[in-house]
Amino acid sequence: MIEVRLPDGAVRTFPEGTTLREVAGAIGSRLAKAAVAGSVDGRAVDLEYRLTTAAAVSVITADSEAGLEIIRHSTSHLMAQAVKELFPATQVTIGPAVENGFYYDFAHDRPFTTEDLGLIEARMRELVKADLPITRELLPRDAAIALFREMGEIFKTEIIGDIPEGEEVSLYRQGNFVDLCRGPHVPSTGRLGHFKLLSVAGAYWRGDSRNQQLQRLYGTAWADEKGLKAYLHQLAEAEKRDHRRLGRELELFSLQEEAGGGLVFWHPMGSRVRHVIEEFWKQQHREAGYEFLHTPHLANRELWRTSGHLDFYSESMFNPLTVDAEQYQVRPMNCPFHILIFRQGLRSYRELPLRWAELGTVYRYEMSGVLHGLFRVRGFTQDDAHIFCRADQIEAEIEAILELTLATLRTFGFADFQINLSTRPAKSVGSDAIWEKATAALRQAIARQGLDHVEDVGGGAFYGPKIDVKITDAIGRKWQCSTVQLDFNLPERFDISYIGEDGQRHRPIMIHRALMGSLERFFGVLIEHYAGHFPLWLAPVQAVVLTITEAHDAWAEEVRRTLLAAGLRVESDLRNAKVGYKIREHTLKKVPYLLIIGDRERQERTVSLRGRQGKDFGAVPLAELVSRLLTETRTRTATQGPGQLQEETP
RNA sequence: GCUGGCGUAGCUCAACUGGCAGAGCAACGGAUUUGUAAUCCGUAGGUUCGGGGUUCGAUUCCCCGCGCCAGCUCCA
Repeated sequence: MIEVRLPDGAVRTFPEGTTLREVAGAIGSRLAKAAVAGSVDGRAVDLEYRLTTAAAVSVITADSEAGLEIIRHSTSHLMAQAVKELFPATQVTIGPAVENGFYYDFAHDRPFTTEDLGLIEARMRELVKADLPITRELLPRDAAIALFREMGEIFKTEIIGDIPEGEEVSLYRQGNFVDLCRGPHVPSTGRLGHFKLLSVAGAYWRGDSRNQQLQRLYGTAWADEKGLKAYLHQLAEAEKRDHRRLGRELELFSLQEEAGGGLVFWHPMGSRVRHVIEEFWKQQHREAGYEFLHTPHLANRELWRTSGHLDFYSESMFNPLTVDAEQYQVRPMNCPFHILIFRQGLRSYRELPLRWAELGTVYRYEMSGVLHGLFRVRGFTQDDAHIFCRADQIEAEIEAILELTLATLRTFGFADFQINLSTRPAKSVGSDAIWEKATAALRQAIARQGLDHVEDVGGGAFYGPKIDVKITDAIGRKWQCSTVQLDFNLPERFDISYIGEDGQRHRPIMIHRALMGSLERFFGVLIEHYAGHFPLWLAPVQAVVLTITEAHDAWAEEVRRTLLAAGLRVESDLRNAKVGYKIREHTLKKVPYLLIIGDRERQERTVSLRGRQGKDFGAVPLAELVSRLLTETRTRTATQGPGQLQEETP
């Protein structure tokens, strides 16, 4: 008999050779039914795994993260089986689980079509119905190589070739399909079924563009129909929120073929939003003790040699221009310019910290294939700042930056934060002492803000540790916008210094930081986060006054002028059209408030207030309306979210 | 940059295997003076992404280029 320790601490004894399936069954029949795999001493294994020694055992169920991953992995194998049955000449390569689903890379003589996807999916469903057992077997490495070579699977043969000689490899069989795999897998194909194939894409063997291009099939898989439905719904929701679509519909911005890829045109409505964002940003930075800079978009290329960008960043830089006899460079970053300003004159320790901010537009060469709406562009504006400080000021500065960052992000409606701290990589500049001190300061600052963080050990840049903040949007997607980065390198390269208390020259520490990152990208995130329903303080048009007939024009004009004078972004719609028509039009433009004026309102000097979700706030006197809209604007509260997007197209 | 898909009116999309390039919405003109998500009638709108080729004839087939989309790659 062997002792088995369960997750709740209980210890039970079973005969040697008991399978995990039997353990699960002994605990409860419900658990046995939900089980997809198990874990023995922390290692994921199949349900058929036989216990030979005492161990800590837990059962992995379909509804857990680990269980889902196994289901996705097994579904990927199911897809490979279907593909092999339909297209026997296809060779299999690898097929892992990924976030929300799985993929499998095939070597196929032609690209798969959407029709193929349908066929494959149908075959997969047949295989699920057949409920084929999925069995594991061990084979010596060389025997496995021989087996796959005989099957003509050269990619698999190559993979096994990388496994050290003399080791055993595991194979999984389901029906006639056999695949090299570490596992674990669900016990039979009948355990799968809540999946959908999504797309075909090219991918390179081993991710190397010099290698053969493979056909990658993507799919999603879930523990139950509810999970699948919810995910497909989220995909549809994301499409409805697509900032490229909303950007055109709401006349916010455009990208133009004539001008070139990745270059953003902010239209009047988008520019209004940007203006509000920038004003907010400036106010916050003024209050936080920042000064503002404006620096050129172009400079002598030598500067970029000094900064080191030419050595390690030139692939992302546009080609230089020749100006007179000199080479000039469009800037991909703002930092060298801020350093040049720092270097003007002698700096005293009394001046530090210096906090210098700039909404600096930079240009980076991105490969044409990666450009994507506002999310990936070639010209964008960073809400950049550089802080020059003494080593003993690092912690306080980082803490202040984090506080400012979180306050900013919260104002834009983001509540979930994931903080990553990246520490010293193998190759780096700067002394051990400064790295240790700086990293400890970053950790401390995060803790002081009452935040948890994840450490990416060795993930920092060579010039200093960094903190990244990821936000979660309204439909659960994560975005990294904010970054705080210590730099021990640039001050060195530009040889900047300040005079310390001791009268000696000292090297300042430089902190790079951006809260929104790129204004363009952040705007894109905001559009999708709010699904175009900007809160009142951001909305390009905050209210539209609309009349029933032209008899109401005079009062409508007075209302409009009053709101305009109060600083609100208001427009009027005096067109000779039915109210229903006007309401529909402005609702589709997602205007937060509609102010409807007819005989009654004119008589009583009120407006009938309607929210963009269709909510009727009744008649509101003009003075009350002004204070109400101003309060909502000033407090930057977000009322009237997107709600059910379907309602917009009744 | 690479692979694949796509490119028709401002937008969404039609046009059987090559045979007169169309609809709805939007725009514009007129009528309608209207109470909480679409009033009616009319007008105009096109180098079918660009260039070349095959053909009696190309939106359709072929080649080259550009752009977009998905993915890969890249990401200080």
